[in-house]
Amino acid sequence: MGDSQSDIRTKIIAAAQKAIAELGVSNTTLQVIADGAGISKGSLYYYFKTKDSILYSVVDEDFRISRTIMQQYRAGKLDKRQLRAAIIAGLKERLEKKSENRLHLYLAHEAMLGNQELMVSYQAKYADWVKDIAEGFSIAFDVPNSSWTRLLAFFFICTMDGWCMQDLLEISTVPKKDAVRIISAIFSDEKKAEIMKSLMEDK
Amino acid sequence: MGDSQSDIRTKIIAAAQKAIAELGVSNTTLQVIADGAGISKGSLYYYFKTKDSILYSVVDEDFRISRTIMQQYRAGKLDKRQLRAAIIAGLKERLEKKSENRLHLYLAHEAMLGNQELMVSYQAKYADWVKDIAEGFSIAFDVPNSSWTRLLAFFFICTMDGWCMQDLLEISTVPKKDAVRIISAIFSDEKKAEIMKSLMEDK
DNA sequence: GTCTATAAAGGGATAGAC
DNA sequence: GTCTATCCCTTTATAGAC
Repeated sequence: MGDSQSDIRTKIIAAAQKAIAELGVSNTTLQVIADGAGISKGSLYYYFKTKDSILYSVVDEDFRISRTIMQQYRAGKLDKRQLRAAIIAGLKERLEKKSENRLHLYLAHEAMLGNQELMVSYQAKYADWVKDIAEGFSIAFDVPNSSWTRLLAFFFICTMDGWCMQDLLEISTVPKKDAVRIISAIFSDEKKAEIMKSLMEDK
Repeated sequence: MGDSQSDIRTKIIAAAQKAIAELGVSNTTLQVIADGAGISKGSLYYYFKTKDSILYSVVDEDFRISRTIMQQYRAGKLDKRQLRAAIIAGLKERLEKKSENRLHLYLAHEAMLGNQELMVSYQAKYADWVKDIAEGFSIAFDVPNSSWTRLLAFFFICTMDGWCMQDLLEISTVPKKDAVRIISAIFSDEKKAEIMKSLMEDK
């Protein structure tokens, strides 16, 4: 395993990630991070120049880890039918990862507050997502990958982000199971898939 | 007009609202609020006991003001056709009100961070929204108001929240106009409305 | 009622001993 | 490399003059 140098860096980033997911960016102090990493506040400055540089490392790590379903598909690990199932499974999985959703929203919040560097990172990330998901829809619904699949992908992402938000606010106006079932149906039920197809093909 | 007592209270709340929409909750200091209201920091404490009590007043005011389209419909000010048009117009309008969307997201963020009182407010607010929008869909698409219209309303709200988020992050992976056009089509185009209807009616 | 002055606490960042 | 001590700044909140 790597030298202890980068080992501690990793610990710091992990501690920061955990703290941000729990407390938000602005409530995550250097003291909290240091405690979480098991070192002193002063030692943090041996590994990172500023608090912001820790934040950026957390974002980089967060983006690096996320492996998309489409990457698996392109790697030939999934056929078309498995892809459709994987989309639904991926959706369910994401809703369950509360801590990751928190982190995502809190970092996005920080970007919205005027952090240009973060904002640019997110713009690139969302562009990737739309591209990937549009490709997935094109295959799953057997329609050409056009501006329509991109639009559907955009709405899909919006829905997921808003859903996560309500989930974190512990809003349960509708049963989560029912909502998942609808999405499931659209992707796995042939009849509903046909309807979606007609919505997309129809000018 | 009311006495100057509540007049200044109103000024403080307005200043706080503006500051929060621009800077977020945690960057909105008492100094910023006092400056915005044209009084001194010390005077704030004559009107509000704590910083949090100002925050709660901002939320109350924010929720009090929002008039829904359905309230107009119920008051007999809109017929069914106007309602459908009003839904689209309302959607466009909301996307344009960046400052209000900021405020909404920033306050929601504050609630997520563990502010129970705020969270309960939001839960009630979202429950109202789902109820209203489901009723609107039931009328607009001419289907019974059931758990399906509630689910559609839920997804609609999720989409709008996620859309607003991307808007504030200045993410433009798809042209905003195209996205609005799709929603428009679903509500105003008879053929697409039929498709939506079949999606909802079909078990 | 409104202000200024100030207390009390906590944040990021640095210096320097070890 | 890691720590403690400390600096400097900002924040909320209070005290007390006017």
